[in-house]
Amino acid sequence: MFEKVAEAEFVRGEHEILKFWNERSIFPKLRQQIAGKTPWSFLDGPITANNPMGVHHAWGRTYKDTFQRYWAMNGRDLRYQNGFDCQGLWVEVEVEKQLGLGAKSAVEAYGIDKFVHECKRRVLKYAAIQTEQSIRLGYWMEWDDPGQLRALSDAIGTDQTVDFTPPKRPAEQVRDTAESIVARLGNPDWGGSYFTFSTENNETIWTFLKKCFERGKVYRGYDVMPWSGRGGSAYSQMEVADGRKLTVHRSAFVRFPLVDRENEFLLVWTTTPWTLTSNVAAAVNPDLDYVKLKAKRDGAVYYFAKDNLDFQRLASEFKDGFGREEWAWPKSVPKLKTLSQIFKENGGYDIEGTIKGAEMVGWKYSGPFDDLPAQSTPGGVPFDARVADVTGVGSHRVIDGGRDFKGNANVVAGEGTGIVHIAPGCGDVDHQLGAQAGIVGIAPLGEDGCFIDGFADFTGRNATDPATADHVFARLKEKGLLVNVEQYPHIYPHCWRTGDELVFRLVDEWFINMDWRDEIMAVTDKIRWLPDSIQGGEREREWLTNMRDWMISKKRFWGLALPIWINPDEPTDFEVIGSLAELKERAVAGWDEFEGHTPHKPWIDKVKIRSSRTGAVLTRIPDVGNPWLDAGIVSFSTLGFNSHPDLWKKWYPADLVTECFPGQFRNWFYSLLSMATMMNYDRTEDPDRKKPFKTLLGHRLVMNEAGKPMHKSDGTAIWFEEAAEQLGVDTMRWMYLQQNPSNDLRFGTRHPDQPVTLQTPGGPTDSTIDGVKTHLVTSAPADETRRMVLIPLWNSYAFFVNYARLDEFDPAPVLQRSLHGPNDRYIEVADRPDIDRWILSNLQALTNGMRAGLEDYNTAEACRQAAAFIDDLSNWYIRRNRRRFWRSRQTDGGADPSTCKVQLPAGWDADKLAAYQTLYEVLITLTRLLAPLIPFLSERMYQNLVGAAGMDVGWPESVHLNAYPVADVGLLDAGQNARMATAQAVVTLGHKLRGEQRVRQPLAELRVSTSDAASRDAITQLSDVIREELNVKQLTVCESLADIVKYTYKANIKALGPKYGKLLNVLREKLPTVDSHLLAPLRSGATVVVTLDGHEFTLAPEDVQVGTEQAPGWVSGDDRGVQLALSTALTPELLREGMARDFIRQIQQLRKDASLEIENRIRISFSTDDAEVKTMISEWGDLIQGETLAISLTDSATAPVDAKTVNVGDVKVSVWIEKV
RNA sequence: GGGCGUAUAGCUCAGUUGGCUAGAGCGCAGCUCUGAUAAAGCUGAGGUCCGUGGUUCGAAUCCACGUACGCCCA
Repeated sequence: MFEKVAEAEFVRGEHEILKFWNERSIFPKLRQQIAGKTPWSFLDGPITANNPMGVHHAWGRTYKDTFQRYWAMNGRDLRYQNGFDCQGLWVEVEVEKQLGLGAKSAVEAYGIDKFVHECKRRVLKYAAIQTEQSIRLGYWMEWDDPGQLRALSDAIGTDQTVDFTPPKRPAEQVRDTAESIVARLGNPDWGGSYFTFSTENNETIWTFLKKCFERGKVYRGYDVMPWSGRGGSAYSQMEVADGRKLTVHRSAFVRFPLVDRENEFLLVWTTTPWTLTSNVAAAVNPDLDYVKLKAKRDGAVYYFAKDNLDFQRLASEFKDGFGREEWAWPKSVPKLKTLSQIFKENGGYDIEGTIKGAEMVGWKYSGPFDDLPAQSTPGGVPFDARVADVTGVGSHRVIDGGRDFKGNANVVAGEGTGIVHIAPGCGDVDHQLGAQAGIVGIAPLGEDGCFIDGFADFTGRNATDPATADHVFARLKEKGLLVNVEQYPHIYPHCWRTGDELVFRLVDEWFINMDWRDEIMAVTDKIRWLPDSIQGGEREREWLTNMRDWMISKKRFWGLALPIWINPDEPTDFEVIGSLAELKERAVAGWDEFEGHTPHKPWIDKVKIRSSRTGAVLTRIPDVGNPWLDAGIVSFSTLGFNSHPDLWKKWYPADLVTECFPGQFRNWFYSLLSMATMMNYDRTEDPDRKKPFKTLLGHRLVMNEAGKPMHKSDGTAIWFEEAAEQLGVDTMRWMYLQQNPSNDLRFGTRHPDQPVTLQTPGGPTDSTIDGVKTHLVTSAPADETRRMVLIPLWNSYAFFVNYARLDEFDPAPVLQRSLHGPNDRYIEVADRPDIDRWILSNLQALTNGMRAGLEDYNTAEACRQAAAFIDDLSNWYIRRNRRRFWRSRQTDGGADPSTCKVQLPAGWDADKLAAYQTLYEVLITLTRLLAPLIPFLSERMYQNLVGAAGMDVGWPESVHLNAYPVADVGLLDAGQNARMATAQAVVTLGHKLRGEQRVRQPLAELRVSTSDAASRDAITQLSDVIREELNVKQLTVCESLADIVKYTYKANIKALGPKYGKLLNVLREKLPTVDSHLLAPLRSGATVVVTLDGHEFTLAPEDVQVGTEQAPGWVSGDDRGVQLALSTALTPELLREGMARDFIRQIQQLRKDASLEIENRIRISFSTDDAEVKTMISEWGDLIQGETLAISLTDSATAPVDAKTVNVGDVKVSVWIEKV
């Protein structure tokens, strides 16, 4: 017996289902069911275990869960391994905050070992939180027990032992120190989520780096990088982008005296005065015109780009700001002057001529700070052996600025002077130019961002301190080199952690030479990138084309220990170690101190090896690795490339990777592709065999309802549990799945001023799992999803269950039929009415559509089809067939039981049974079709619909243990679907005609005409449906409506265009004016020849569109080749029938007002003087009583006071009812 | 500065190889139904398809230029 179904209460239902899955171990049972089957390999991109999940994480995780559930239902084996990203600066930053450590030196003082332990602790803590949140999402993975992760987190850094149960071996316990267990988390024997800090992951990166080293790709280089003095670290481009601010600096025009040209100067400009100390050269564009300007005041001659003389500097920024609302031009800063203006204000000038930049190349000049010792140091600062004899002073000359890799000139006119001051120790482009030009570099800053020794009175000064700029200006003024200083606003990078201005500093870093990019591109081409519209393959190729060598080092503490051991006295003497075993073998010192620890700082740094080339003792470089190495190796490390090669072969490559794509083409996707290419280089030449995954599905970002980014800082970011417990997880999942992945998802709105208490599975709470107060979340898209999809589905289910209970419908014959074939209580589909076969045919089409959509990773299409089906089910099938379910057992309205092949339950007729069996079959199939998408709701429906009765005959105990439905092609009837679509179109058109007439009462006749034979058949076959829907007595299919409507004919341009080309315009204008009798044969399928403007046209029926115009007594219309005419004449009989319908409706309203149950019986009384009403009652009394379950219908002279006065037709009648 | 993409109803978005009067959902207005009932259905109003030019019998669609916005790279 089914449980009675009441209101949906989606969220409460989800909690119940979570409990059910847990108590009944449904997921372990699924694992058992698919173990050893053909694999479907999914590779999870590691989520940063540094914060709780927000709703933006749930999008990708919904995809991941949905596809895994789908493939599991198709009997494929899965690994179900989630991943956590654990190492890198993001974690360090949060731990620094937590410990109140401001600078790099503070971490060293605190103790690197303790700091690293804290980082591990934090990762484990958030891994536990994210695990719990993911479980709430319904995300089925081989999760570690969050309680055990917390226990490990607590015990990290202590000697105490911890008991740990590996997820794959629930019967076993591992007892060890936390550090030792944590190092092995996620290994193939234990199962559970992978953690990128695991020893296996780090060691597999060593394997990768070793291969790079073997191919000669690892090198130490110098590069000028954005640097944070307080952070003590270089920043990547990504990090810099996060910290850009509008800043006002003092910029300076400075003159460099030319050697051998008396009183002549190069005019240069800079926004970073401190870099002038390290000036080495000046760059021009050889193709540009330079002006020779003579200042009247002192006769000095200046060279600079001609176009710059009158260039309106930052003119558009002065007006419109710098591209963001908060980046308006600062009010305190005056508009910038042109160079012309500056010279005019200083006594005026004359132009003495123009020369090409090319002529200037090679000119020598005196630098502005040639008195600094660093400027006279041979080989530059730091010393560069390639230019051992050169000094800064000796390098000062004009050089060609050159072009970038795209061929654009580095030096252009515009801002500045067209002569660029080059300080190869202080700027990125400068550094590259310097290397090409063979000049020295002078790098003035130490790790703390202050001038180092060798810079005289600058030494010790901080580069970004305004006093340093003052000092530069004062010194330049003394020397007579300062032309002008101004306030200059620009967008300048800042440290996103401390807010300090960044400087550009020469750093030594480790790189992978990426000159094998072609190999990676070949692999990229073998991958399917989805969705098509974002052209992922193209984006990846573009990145691979433009990227520079991969900087893999970072001067920090928490991360991969780069396995590079170097001779401190001879930097070219270094080696890369490929595994811990190799390290142990090579170790000459420190192994004992390291053993028992993970390969992290500070422990790994103790180990020394001996150079195989020189025999010198090598020390590990102090740097940690780029975190994209950690994430990029997972297609090897997590599949056991080193430890379980057989496993790796089984699961590599992944069938699918799916991730939020902005940024990842140069991050995770890039590292996956390049690492896979390198790892496989000695295995195969075939790029197809190297690829780490077959298909990539990317999706965009989650935004707020207004389409703007949500921020943690202003309280608009929605935490996962806030959305889950207020909107419902199935609702969220549907929102994600139906979204076009190439567009941002406008999710909802968090109201930071409205706190709420959430009802969670663990009880009520007013803060998130991370202690943030919970707030109201609203979402119009979520409301719409519920209203459009989930509620109609629930209502359809509730309708079925609640009537099936009353009728004691037995589901067993249907449940048995699907498992064991025909039985004598099951009506075969072929024996059911058209409309049943129609919905079942649609169901097969849906099954095919859902399969196609999910297999093509197009969930939006699957959702679209499912929603359309639910609409058809609810608003057509059930609405049309309600009466078949209500029909009382005694009333025989359907098939004759005596001719029925099946054994009917007592009091049932075959038609009613067919309806029940049809709707039941649709619903149980739908739960399985939707199970991967909305796992909670589908399980809840399945448990009630299939329930014990189903399990008794062999149905699985969970919807998720079922096979995904396969369409029964025998039930697929495209003709039936098309016929019903035609009938639906006729009904829609008829409704429109009725609506225009404002008639809500039975009408005498509907006439239909169409030249299309299939449509005619459809309308004939489904005439009952159409008549009922349109409330007409008679439906006539006619050859022609010529006697009641006037036809109009228009050219069908699509058909005629190709035939007649330019003559089409003649047809278009003249055809409607042709005598309609001449064209009439077209409507019966004949061809007609007409002559228009002297041209002869042969017209087939498909060349012409037939329309209708109104006639008296009828209303008419047409749509898609079908013409309709609806009689509007009303007879007294029709009017009385209309009155009867009114009467019934009013009684039903009274029943509802009295809160009667569906099965309650009543007595009806009424009072009226109207003769027509009395006649109507005598004609229609039986129907009225039948429809309202009334046992009597009494005309009473006097009405009680509580009688209701209602409109029956135009007449007022008093009515009252009484429950029996 | 360069590359890629987008621009369609008040909002969010479809629109296939060029084809008829350019669609959907939401919102708005009106109506209908009432034994799924705090549901449901129908109808309507609402458009310079970003602009200009071109190709074509015909352009939201193809081409060129421009404008605005987004992303990526400098």
